[in-house]
Amino acid sequence: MPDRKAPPRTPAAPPAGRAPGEPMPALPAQPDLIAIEHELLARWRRDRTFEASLKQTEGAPRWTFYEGPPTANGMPGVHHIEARVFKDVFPRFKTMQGFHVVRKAGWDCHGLPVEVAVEKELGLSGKPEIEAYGVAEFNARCRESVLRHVDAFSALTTRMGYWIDLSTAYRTMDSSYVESVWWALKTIYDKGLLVRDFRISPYCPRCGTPLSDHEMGQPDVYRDVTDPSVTVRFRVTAAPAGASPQLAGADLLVWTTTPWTLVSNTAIAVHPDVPYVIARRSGGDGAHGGASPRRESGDGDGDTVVVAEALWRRVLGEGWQVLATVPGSELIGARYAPPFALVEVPGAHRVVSGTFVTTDDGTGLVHLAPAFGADDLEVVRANGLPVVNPVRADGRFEDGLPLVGGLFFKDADGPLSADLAERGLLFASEPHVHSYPHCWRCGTTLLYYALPSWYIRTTVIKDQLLAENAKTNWQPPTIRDGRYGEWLRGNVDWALSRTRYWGTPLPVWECGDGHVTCVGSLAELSGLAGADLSELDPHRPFVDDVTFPCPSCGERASRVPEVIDVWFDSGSMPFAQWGAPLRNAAQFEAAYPAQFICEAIDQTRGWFYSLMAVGTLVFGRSSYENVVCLGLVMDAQGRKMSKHLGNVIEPMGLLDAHGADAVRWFFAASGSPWGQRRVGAGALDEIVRKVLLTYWNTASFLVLYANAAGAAGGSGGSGGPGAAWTPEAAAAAPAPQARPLLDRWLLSEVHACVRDVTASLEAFDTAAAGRRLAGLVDDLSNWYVRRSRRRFWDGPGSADGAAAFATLHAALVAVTLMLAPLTPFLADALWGVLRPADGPESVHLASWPSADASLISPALSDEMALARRLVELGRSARSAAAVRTRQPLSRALVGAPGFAALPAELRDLVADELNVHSLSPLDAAGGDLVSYTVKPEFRSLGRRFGPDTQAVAAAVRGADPAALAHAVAGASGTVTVDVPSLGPVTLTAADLVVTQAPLEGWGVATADGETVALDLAVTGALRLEGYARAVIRLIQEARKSSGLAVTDRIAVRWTATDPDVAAALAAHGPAIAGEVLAVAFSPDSPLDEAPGTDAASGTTGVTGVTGSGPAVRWHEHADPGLGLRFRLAAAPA
RNA sequence: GGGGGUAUAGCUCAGUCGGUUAGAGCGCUUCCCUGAUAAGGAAGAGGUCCGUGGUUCAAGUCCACGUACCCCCA
Repeated sequence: MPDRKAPPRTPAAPPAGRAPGEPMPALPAQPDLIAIEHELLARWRRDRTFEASLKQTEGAPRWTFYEGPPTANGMPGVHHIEARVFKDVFPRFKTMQGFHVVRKAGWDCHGLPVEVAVEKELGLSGKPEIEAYGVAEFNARCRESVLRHVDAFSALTTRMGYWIDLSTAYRTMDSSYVESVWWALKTIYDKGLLVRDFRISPYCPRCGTPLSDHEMGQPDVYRDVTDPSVTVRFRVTAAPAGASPQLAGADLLVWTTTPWTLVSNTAIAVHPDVPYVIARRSGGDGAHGGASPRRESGDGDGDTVVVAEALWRRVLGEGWQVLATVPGSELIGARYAPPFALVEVPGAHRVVSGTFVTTDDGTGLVHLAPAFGADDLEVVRANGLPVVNPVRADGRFEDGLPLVGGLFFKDADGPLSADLAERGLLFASEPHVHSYPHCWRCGTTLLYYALPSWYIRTTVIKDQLLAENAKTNWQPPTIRDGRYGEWLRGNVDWALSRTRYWGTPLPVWECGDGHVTCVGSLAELSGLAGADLSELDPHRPFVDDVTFPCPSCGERASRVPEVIDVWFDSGSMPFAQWGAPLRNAAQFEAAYPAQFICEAIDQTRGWFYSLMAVGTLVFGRSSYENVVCLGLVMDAQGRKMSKHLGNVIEPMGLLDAHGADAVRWFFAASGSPWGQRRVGAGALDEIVRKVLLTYWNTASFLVLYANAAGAAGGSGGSGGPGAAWTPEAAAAAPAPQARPLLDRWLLSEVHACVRDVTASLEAFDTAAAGRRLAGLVDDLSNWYVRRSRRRFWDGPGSADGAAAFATLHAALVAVTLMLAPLTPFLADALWGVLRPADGPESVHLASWPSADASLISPALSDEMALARRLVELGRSARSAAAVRTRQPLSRALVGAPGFAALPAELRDLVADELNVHSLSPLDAAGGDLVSYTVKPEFRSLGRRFGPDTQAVAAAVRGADPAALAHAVAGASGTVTVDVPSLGPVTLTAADLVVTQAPLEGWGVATADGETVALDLAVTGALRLEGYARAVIRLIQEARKSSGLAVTDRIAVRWTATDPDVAAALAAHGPAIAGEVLAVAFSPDSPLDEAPGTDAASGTTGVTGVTGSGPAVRWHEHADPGLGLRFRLAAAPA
């Protein structure tokens, strides 16, 4: 007896290919999905199926997809699978629709992450050590590191079934790529949008280098430190016109934790919309700030100060009164005396507007030193004020400055504070503990420091970017005006340069006189340098060695030291992947812009932006039209995956544990791709069981009976041997309109599903497509096949059988085609079985199915839905009454709107499913048997009566339900109820939910106004029928456990101790025999009694019984509950 | 600090135009059905629909404010 728990697994996918009329290849019930995937990977490689799909669509309309290059700076993770699923699904879908979808892989090779990884490998720390090691060698290591990781990405790409051309992958480090980027930069430079300006960076004065965001994210960078926090008086010297008179001579109070920056004070920012108070000391010594400030200038007495209204009590304490409250806008333009006059800041020292100002802490007035703060720099720039920086690159004040000359910036806090106190300008001072960044390498206190940097003036094209974005189709749509749109509205100039090594060198040469030359290609560089540099590696340090005479003045020009932001590299991929326009211009033209790109939401400010920005800067339009923006991948607990937490799921392991199809379905078609995804084994197992195996088993069912028809001419025993059913036979089946209702229903569902899935995928909504497909697979398996089994057992010989085979086959073919983009392995495996003999060898070379609207019937769909609800109610009623379904009952009564119109085929279906002899309307059963409940239908009443709805509802509840029900069921279809506040109101059936229920002796279930009632009386005849059905079930189970094939004929001998069971077997023997394919069905004679079976224990055994012919293996079975023993054996053919 | 997102059963999530007993799956308990199935069905237990206020005859749903968590940026 085979072990049912561990059935044999198929080692490989079924073979593809079949001659017309040949049987479909057999499908085992238990597939090994992983093995099938590997088999198909080999087949696709051997048959070059991907290439064939491209060749097949050559010359067809293009549908362009851009691969956002993964950064090849580490091993791929699960989140890489996520985006790559979508990058595969839509190109496959569009290819099946007949588009030519070129898919060129790409790798992002440059950038700090690569450098950091190599630094770690080499044990280097910081730029001085890299330079000591040698930039040439360092960059060679970077290149080698990238190539190493590309292999891992390629392996993952192939394994998950992501069809993209890896052999022609673009690499951002290739010379042709770099040259294209140079071309783009020169184009931007020529438009005057590539400029040099200061940029504030966190900077380590000991290492002499700015720290990247990545470095700032290192542990221990932020440490709690105690700094002096000082509140300083800035005496107003000239109030703006129209200002409050109290302002003149008042002190603006400014709070800072970096007194050393006061030396460079350039302006004070106030928020224009925040109210400020002008307050005056009302006397006494209770206030902060000292009782008798010594003043340098005679104006004012130091007893009048300005501070934000929200903060004045906290800042000033007791003893002050408010003279006036003014908006910040009224302060703007005021001039003041700076706290120090150590350096000259021309035109400075006035109050400006700054919307970044808050009243959370400080005084609401913010001191600005543009060389040492990003906000400061931005505001100062906007007001046309100069950037003055007295701090040298080593962190020390310039020699020769009074008071602080030569001091390390941090060491200047003390002397400066003391000097302020001395001069009476220090209003308050206290130690302040806060978190402040330090160099992760050497621990030195960082300063925010203005460094020269190259910018692209994206703010100039901001309106254009907004216009391009407005034309872009985002999925999900909220990103366009939400996260991405909001960010675009806050656009600032693109800080392009990086003072690093492994990146595209900024193609800018500068001579001693400051003349700048931007170079757009190696050819141009060759011309300038007077040497053939076409073979030059355009990376550092080689490109740094190229100098040429300045075209403007003839002085020697050298390249500036920076490389560029890697995001500019990836944003240039639409042309740079072809090396265009310097080469392959036609290929680029044909593939610009993209119809589709897809990445996770973390790319909103990354690739989504750089791609749109570069396209708009260079070509005046965005590089993409549709963009799918995915959520981030989390672990099963909803935590971000990180090496630190040790919860990283290895992608290859995931694919080989659950199969690529399951993983693909998980990401694309289950849950919500736009939300965060939690990846765990449970969800994947469920997909395999519920979707993939259900689909497989439905196909397996079809093939089993299609081929059984050939083996036995119909397993149900009708007719002699015939040919196996083949897809070619579908043509001979009745026309769809002439098929039984169940078939017409299924075809309607299939075509509606094709219509909806097509629409969903065209709207880039894989989740909706997945829900729809999973629903169809469920309907197919658990309703159509369940209800059609007998037709398949009986074989395709009859018109009814032929219709069943043709219908199920057509449905499976449609499902297979629709699954092809989502689960390309399983779909192709089953395509190999189901495909017509003249069809393409791979489902991926087949055309997307089209919906035949004439086969879609919403009415049929509704009717079937009602029938299924009635079945559910009937089962519920049986369950509540504890009468098993196997026991036939005489009748069921149904009370449901629409039941009267239900086709007879569906009524029979409901009766059969519920195992009742008859089904009739409840109201036909007679008034005394039925009770009614009537509830108001608020949706309808609310529309009609608005504020009076509740009164009408109360009247409905108070009326006699039976009278209401009879009235609306009568000829007029209406009923009048008396509503106290309104008088008589006429209602129709639509205003009421009428529920019928039988009174006594029935098993009843009711939901949503629909009722099924079962007559629970079990007569003697019904009881015998029930026994017969139980016996059928036992014998079928026994057949299966005995390892018999579904077409095997058997002989059965039985013994029943219960006289009722014996009577049932006698009465229904032929019917039972027909059901179980028994050619002999008889009571056991004592002579045949086989020894050795313990009937009471319910165990089964096998005994050898010799007859006149060869030995027959008898399988013994017993059911103590029924008092039945029987044995069966395969009957001779 | 700014922007965005999420919040519904133990877990993962649906929830249509606002409509009066808030659903599904997983898990748990008890049954049922089964001649493809690792599937399917019924019942049970399990809910402060994050909180507060508002609009409305009626709010899980719309609006405002708040809270928590997540993401991006500073």
